Amino acid sequence: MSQSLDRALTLLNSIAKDACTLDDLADEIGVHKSTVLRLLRTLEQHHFVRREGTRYYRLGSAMFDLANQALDSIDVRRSAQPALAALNARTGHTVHLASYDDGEVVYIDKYEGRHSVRMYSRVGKRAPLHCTAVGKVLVAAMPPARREEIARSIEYPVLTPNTIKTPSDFLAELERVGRLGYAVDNAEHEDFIHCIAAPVRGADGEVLAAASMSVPKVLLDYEGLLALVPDLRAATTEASVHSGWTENGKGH
Amino acid sequence: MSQSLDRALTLLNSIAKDACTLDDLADEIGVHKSTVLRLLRTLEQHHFVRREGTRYYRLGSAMFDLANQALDSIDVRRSAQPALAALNARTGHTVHLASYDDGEVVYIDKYEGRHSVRMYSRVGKRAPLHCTAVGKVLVAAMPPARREEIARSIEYPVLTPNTIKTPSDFLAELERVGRLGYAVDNAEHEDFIHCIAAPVRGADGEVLAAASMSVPKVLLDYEGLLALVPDLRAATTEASVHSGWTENGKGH
DNA sequence: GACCTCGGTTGCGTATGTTGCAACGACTGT
DNA sequence: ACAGTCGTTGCAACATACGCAACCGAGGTC
Repeated sequence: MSQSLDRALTLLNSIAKDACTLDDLADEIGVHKSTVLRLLRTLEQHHFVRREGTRYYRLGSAMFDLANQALDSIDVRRSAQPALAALNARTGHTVHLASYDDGEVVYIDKYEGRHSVRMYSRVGKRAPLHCTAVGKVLVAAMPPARREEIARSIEYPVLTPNTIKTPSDFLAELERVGRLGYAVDNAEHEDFIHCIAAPVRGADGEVLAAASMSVPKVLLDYEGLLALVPDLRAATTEASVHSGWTENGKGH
Repeated sequence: MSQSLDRALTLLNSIAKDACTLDDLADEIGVHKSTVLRLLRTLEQHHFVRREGTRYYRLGSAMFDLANQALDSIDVRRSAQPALAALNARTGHTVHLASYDDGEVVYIDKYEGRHSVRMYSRVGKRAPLHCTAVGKVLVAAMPPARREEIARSIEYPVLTPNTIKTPSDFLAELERVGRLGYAVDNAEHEDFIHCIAAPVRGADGEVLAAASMSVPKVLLDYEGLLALVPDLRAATTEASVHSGWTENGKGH
């Protein structure tokens, strides 16, 4: 809609990939370098971009500031924190908190596991719905009509041999997740990792977010993973309580 | 330089303050609401902004993503982490890591203290140079000419009775800091808190950042604060070593 | 149920802001 | 000294983003 803004935002992504020279950036977004220069200057004034010497650009501090401000304003993140941190400390596995946004999953918090296998995820990163445990939980919590709409509209990129490939399979899986109250990602997203996820609920029983635990397959087989479900659910229940949820139906 | 971009970035700040209505935002940056709408749409496409229902706007996930990507790329943050986390755990006081940017201090990491008094600081937030211990350390590390240039060019807002008010006082203080190897903020920034800070150095002995410890005055008097200096310096030395610094002059 | 207000959305013509170009200057390495 | 990068500036042409005013749609009030 707004050309220069559009270009500037694209620019930020290019800069994030690696600190670049002016012409590289110009090439990447397909405009003249003088245009890039002007955009960068404006971004710099607002501290969205920082120049490192001449010849290098990096993301600036306004980014951190706004982002942290925004993260602080996500209430579930704060209210779920103690329970998830404890879960992470107790099990040593990587714990994620995620929410639904525009046909994808967004990670809003992450507690790094103790084992050396690091996952390719990060707070703010997005992931598909159909191949993540958190995605399944979040969509399963929606009314049937919306589920189907989403199942129909999203893409089904095949990331591993186990990835769900069709809307109908996805819907069937969602039904199962809704029934069980938790979801499994059996190496459907990353080859060597499987996950379990469960919902975090708010005062009216609505699902605010999903929390997951990710475990490398070499560390724990499928049985072992499922054995962690009660542990995870204890944590999500605690997180739900901190978010205003009450056991027996509607709160208040 | 670029009007629409400039407006859009200002807009982000307004949104960060609190999720607003269209007209509020329009008023705030002084343009027609249809203009705001178009900017918001572009920001939304890039996930910089999220709509909550209709009628509410919040910062979006692209922000978190880019910010975390950027934070990860700040090497000193990562390499200083273990030492600072340990310092924080050992003493229970709030620990900050900060660097110099454009006439101000920018916090690039924070370890929350255990006592209930919370500081008004956040990763990404900026603070003045003349009334923070980290600011003094960072400027003191610069060559004399640059020190004076900075001392001359910055403002000296008076935030507490103890705040340094003039360039010459600031320069004298910097000289002292350079000599001692650490800096003190004796309630010059916030009335009830005093801090000590020391530099974190890289392979060539250059100062990469400054680490500080902040303590409420009710918890520890001035003497008690100074008694923590060795502890802080042990941590910054450890952080420096992890950043490539070697005891005897030039590294490698 | 009609009226009103408030917030969001759209189409349009215009002027303004943004763009690409080409030339310049600073710096590097050969 | 020269060629090669890379960043920076002024200018003229044009596309773009702007403000306006009118149109919806939802909630609230009488």
